[in-house]
Amino acid sequence: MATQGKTRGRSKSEQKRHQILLAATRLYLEQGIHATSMEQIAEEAEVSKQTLYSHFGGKEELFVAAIEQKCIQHELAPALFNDDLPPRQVLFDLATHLLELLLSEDAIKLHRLCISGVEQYPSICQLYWQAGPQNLIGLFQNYLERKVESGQLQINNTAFAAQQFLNMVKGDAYMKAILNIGDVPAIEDLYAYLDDVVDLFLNAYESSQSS
Amino acid sequence: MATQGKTRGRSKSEQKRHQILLAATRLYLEQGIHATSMEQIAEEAEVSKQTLYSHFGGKEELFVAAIEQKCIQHELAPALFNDDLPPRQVLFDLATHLLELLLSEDAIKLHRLCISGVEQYPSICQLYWQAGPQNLIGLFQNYLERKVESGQLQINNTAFAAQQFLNMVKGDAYMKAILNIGDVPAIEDLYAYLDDVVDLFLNAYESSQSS
DNA sequence: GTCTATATACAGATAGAC
DNA sequence: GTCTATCTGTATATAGAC
Repeated sequence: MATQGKTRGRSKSEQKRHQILLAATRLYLEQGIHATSMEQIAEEAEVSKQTLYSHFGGKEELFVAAIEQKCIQHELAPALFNDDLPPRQVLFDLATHLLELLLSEDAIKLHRLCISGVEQYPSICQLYWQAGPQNLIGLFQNYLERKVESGQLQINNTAFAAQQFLNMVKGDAYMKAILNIGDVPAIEDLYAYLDDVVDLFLNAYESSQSS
Repeated sequence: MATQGKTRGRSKSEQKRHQILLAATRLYLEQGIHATSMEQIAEEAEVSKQTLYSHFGGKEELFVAAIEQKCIQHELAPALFNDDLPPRQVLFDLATHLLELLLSEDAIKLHRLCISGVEQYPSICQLYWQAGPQNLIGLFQNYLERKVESGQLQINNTAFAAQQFLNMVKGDAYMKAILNIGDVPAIEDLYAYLDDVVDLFLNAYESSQSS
């Protein structure tokens, strides 16, 4: 009783709050902001509409909370911490992991949703950018700088190089997926493409040595 | 000469249709689909709401008509038809023209709008892709193939090369603009960046000649 | 064809009982 | 805190007069 509501282990209120966030995230990602009503979220979460309002105050706050939670849950680039592997393999691992992530249903719908809300909810775009692209560029740039120091790569402008590699990985497949043009290709079908990307990058930046 | 020739009695209807399309396009681009009501469009176009319905049937049709009209009105790459200039200059002209277009308010808002409507109005994304990116890639690939034939460039996979150059030009500036992150940079501030892009591209694909 | 006025539906948000 | 029932605004779409 002295422990503010958590006398029974987990409070029912927290449980419902979690259900709401889960349902809201799923519906917003699936249908967009305006096509999803508070009533529908309440049904999906199996709570009443009033409970939504007592927990989150209104539709805007609920939307922002749902998207924020979704923005920070992906691991971006585990490959970048294998400093023992040769750069070619690290780059290829990074490329495949990243493209797979980018082409996933969830990531595509999150991207669309953030863009749809850019006018009304600018904060979610900020968060999305920081947690996603900006974070990744930083990690990758750090990696490149380590490889320059160790003499494995020769790069004048690591920020530029990092940006270009990541843009090439995305290629056109990403925008086609965002615009829902054609089928989303399986990652295996993109291996040859990513191989060419790594080649192009290393041709430009690998320390000179005959292949 | 006479004016537009469309201001006579029978074409007053056409005149109003034009006003409606113009107003709708402007408001949709500015505010998005759901934030723009038929009543607002009617006011902006200085016609009654009923006239909207008699011309276009409903909100969906009006929206699609407005966006379609907007998709096909930009000239993408005039630089690509100067076959006499050296590739370096053509590439740089293409890059600056393209980036300037991409970073314009209109293009950014159109992009956002198409993505916002991808679920409900898939046809506008198709149209946007064909009129924009796909069209441009085709034109650029043709250019590259002419330069390969004339021996000025050495490219195995021109589709890949074209795609990569265009992606590099867009860089991160485009997505930052779409997400409304920071200020949209002036094109002049991006010249140095685009110079590096052209360098990287030509280093990879220029016919070998000692410098 | 064009306008004014209205019907219909549904969304977000709130009031009050338990 | 949670639920049922309700209020209020607004949007799409239509009916009917000129």
